[in-house]
Amino acid sequence: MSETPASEPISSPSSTPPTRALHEQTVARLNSQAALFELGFATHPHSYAKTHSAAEVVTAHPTLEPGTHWQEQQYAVAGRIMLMRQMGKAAFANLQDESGDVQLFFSKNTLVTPEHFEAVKQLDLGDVIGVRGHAFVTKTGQLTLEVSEFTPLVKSLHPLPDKHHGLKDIETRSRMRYLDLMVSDDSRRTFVIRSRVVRYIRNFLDTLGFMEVEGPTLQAIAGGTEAKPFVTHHNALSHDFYLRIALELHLKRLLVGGFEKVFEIGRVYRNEGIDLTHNPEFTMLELYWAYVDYEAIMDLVEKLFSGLALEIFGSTTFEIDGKAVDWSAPFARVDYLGELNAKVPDLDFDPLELDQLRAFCDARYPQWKKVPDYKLLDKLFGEYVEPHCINPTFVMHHPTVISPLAKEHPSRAGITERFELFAMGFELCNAFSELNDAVDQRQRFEAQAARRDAGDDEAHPIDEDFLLALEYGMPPAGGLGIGIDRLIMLLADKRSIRDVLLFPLLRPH
RNA sequence: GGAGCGUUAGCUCAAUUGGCAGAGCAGUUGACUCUUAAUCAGCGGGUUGUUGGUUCGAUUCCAACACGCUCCA
Repeated sequence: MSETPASEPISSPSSTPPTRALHEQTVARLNSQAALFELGFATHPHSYAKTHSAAEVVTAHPTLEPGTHWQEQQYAVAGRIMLMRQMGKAAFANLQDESGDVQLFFSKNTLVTPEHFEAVKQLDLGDVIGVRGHAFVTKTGQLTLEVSEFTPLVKSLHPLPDKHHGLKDIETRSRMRYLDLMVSDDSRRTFVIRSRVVRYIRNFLDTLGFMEVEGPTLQAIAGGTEAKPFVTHHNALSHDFYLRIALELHLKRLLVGGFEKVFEIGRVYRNEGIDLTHNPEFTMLELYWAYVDYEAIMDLVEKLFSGLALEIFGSTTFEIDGKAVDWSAPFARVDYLGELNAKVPDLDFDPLELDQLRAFCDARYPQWKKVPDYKLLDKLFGEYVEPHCINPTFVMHHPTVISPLAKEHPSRAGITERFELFAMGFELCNAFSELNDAVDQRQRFEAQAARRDAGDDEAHPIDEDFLLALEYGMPPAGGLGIGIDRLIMLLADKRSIRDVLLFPLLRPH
């Protein structure tokens, strides 16, 4: 079937004079759009019946004997022109679609009409076109689509970033993500990995019988962790609401309700600064599993992460940032205080006394004078242990003082049934046997509320609604939280969270 | 909040002891029927982030501000 250039209903190119000054290169492109219209090509066709992807065309013909033609197999491919090499009566172009690239060959002899050949000269880098033709191998052995006819689908009114250097400025890459995706294979790869990781996790949990749910993002009290929330206002209820900072408290209500395996993958919002590893909105996975403790969660995490490595890298051992990482189970398991005592010079505390710790740190780390007592452990841990966990390592049994929502260890005072997984010096997840003693929970909330009254605006008021649910009895349960963005950073080998978020928060222009 | 670095053409980057602002890509005109970041010849394109100051002269020096990046708190 042959399409004549004018077969689509033709809409005339816009003749409305623009109100703002147009860049020289935009004018040139509007002119070439008008020239295409004069040649009989519609400016914005409604669809294009593509039959194959660029990658399918290339992989369908493994023979690379120069001069080979496959006339019998016709392809219709659509995508964006990324490179173009015109020479008199012939031209080569690289057409890019979601699957990859295919080289196109246009020539005066092989195009169906003289209008088509004239139209080739009006194609610009960045234009989206549909092409029909057959595959052949060039003199230099490259599989190429010989175009017999083509359809301009939409003109790019702006020039593409430099075809060799691409787009380097991280702000522009984030702000104009579509350009970044157009010109950067690496960026496309990152977001494909992101999608595969999330899909893998969903499938994995589905297979284990977990139910995916959705909690509210607008909450009367933002709880579940300590962070400053965003505030918004609901007009009809005439009440301020907070954007959620964690998924936890509503998922636990579902355990009270009788669901036994629930998880949510969703956005949480924290009103805090932006840096290499923080964006005000990011994605968390939280999971709660009734009638098990943290040991079962640890087994689940081990299976999940070694399976993920296999899924993404095809192996449980792979290299990140030049370092070989081994994701085969079982992961190393170390005790929080034991590891701290082993790694921090001169430290030897067990059980832990905050007073002792304060004195220890004041003597050695005067720059931490203003750090609250209960955060000193985290400081030491972040300094001496975390960066050295290259292979995945479970750090277990955190002190109660830094684990307000975890259940205490049955035989070790001041220690909780909790673990974190570290790899590549990164925290990947946090899990524990969940506190389900409503009285204890109330006391911990009251302590937090007291800190809030004392001026700590990361502490939250008592969530009576949640406490009431807990008082009806939440079965013993293990819970898990995973920061999806950081996981993607690790798997895609990206240093900045902005590189794994399609649209990170930016100051409005 | 503090410190350091940065902001030059659509993109990637030069340059100036303070003296006409430069290249490659992209654009445009022309040549070219097997190119690969095509090539060759010609031509356009700049409020050097903003506002002040010093100076005969500022894109360069100074100050403030804006925005960005990095590190620290």
